[in-house]
Amino acid sequence: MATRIVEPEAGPRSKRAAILAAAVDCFGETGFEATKWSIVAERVGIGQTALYHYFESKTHCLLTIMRLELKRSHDKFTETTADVTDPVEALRAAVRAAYDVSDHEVLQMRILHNHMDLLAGPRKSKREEAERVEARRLVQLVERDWTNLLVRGMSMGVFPLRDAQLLGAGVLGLIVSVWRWYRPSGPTPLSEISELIEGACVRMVAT
Amino acid sequence: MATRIVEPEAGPRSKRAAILAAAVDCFGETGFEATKWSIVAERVGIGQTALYHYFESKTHCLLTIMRLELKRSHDKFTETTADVTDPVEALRAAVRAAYDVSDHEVLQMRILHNHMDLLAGPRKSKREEAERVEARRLVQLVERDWTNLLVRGMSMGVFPLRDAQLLGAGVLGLIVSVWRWYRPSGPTPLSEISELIEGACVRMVAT
DNA sequence: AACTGAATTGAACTTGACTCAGGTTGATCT
DNA sequence: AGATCAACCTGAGTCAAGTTCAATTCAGTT
Repeated sequence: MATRIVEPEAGPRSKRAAILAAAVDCFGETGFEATKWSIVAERVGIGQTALYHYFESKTHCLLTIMRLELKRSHDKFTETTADVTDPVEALRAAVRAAYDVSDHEVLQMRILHNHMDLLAGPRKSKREEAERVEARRLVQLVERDWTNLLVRGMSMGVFPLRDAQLLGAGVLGLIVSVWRWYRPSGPTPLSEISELIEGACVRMVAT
Repeated sequence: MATRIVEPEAGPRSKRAAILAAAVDCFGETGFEATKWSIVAERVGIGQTALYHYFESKTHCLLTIMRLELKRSHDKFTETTADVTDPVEALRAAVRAAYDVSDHEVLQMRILHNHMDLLAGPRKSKREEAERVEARRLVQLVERDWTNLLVRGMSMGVFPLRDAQLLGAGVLGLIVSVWRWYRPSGPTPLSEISELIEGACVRMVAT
C-alpha cells in the first residue's frame, strides 16, 4: 500500500529546485517554525499560493528536504566505504566523508536533525506520509550502514565484541550531534572537528 | 538589563505545577507543535485562557520546562561528581547519573533536546527572553561541567591531552543523543544503554 | 487558431494562539 | 460574620499564518 515517491521530472520552467534551495536557506538559518512560508515564495519570486503547485504543504517541503539529505548521506557512506576492506580505515573514511560537506549541506543536516521527531508519528496527507515513510526507511538504512561496519570489524576480530546496534547508534549520535551547534562562521573549522571525532569514534569502537 | 527570573511562589490554589506536568506529558508524547495549547488546559481542568495567568505563551511554558530540566541536569552532575576525586570514576559516575532518570524526566530530556534551537535567537516578549537567556546560561554551565571534568583529568595526566572543549561537546553530544530515540516502552532498557555509553565515554576520553 | 497542461494568482477560508473586559473565589483581617 | 483584595478564571472576540479554490495566464503542440 506504500505510495511510491516519483521524483517529479522538472518541466522546463519548474521552480521546484529553486523553492527547495530557498527553503533550505530559510529553514536552516531562521528555523522551520520561525520562517513564514510566504517568505520562501518571496525569495523565489512567486506568490505564496504558487508554492502549493509544487508542495502539498510547508511540512511536505520540509520532509522532502529531509529525505533528500538522508539519501545523500546514505549514498556518500556507501561510495566512500565500498572499496575499503580494513574496518578501521573504513570507519575513518566514513567519518571524514560525513564532515566533507558544503555550507548548504550543513544547513540541510541541521534541518534534518532538528526535525527527526517528525518521522515518528504518521502524517495526515498522502504525499507527506509518503515522504515520511521513505525518510524513515533511509534512516534505518543509514543506521544499518554504521552497524554493519561495526559488525564486520567485530567478526574480523579487529573490534572487540559489543552490542553493534547500540554502539552504532552511539557513533552516529556522536557524529551528528555536531550539526546542532556547528556554524561555518564559528571559531572551530570543520576539519578540526572532523579529526577529533574521527579519533573519538575509533577509540570508542576499538580500544 | 537582565531580567531576573523569580520562581513564582505558589499560591495555595496555583495550578502552575499541574500545568507544567501536563505540558511535559503532552509536549513529550505528541510534540510541542503538534499539541494544542487548549488540550493542556483541558487536561488540567481549566479554560484555555486561564493558562495565560501562569504563562505568557505556549513557548514561554516550553522554555520554562527546558530551563527547569537544564537546572536539574546541572545540579545532578554537580552533586554526583562533587566527592569523586579520580577523574575516570567521576566520569563514570556522571554518565550513570545522566541516565538515572524517571520516565517523566525522560520526556523532559526529549523536549529539551528537541528544541535546543529555540535558545539560539532572541525572543520578542520579556518573560520568554528571560527564560531563554537563563536556559542558555545553564547550557553553558553544563558544557563547562563536562569540559572541566576532562581538563582536570588531563592536567592530572589521567587523560591524554586533547581539545577539552571539543571533546566535552562530543561526550555530551553522545550522551544526550540517546534521548532522541529512547522510549521507556522500547526493547532496550536504560540500564543497558547507560553501561554501553559509560564505557564508550571512558574509551573516547582516555585511550 | 484552437487546444492542453503546467504555472500562477487574488480572494476567501480555517485553525489555533492570544487579548480583553470583566466575573468569581477564597484566604485573611477586623 | 462580613468586608476586602489579590489571585484566579472565563466567554467572546481578534489576529496571523497556513491552506483552499475558482479563475487566469503562459508555452508549447497539433
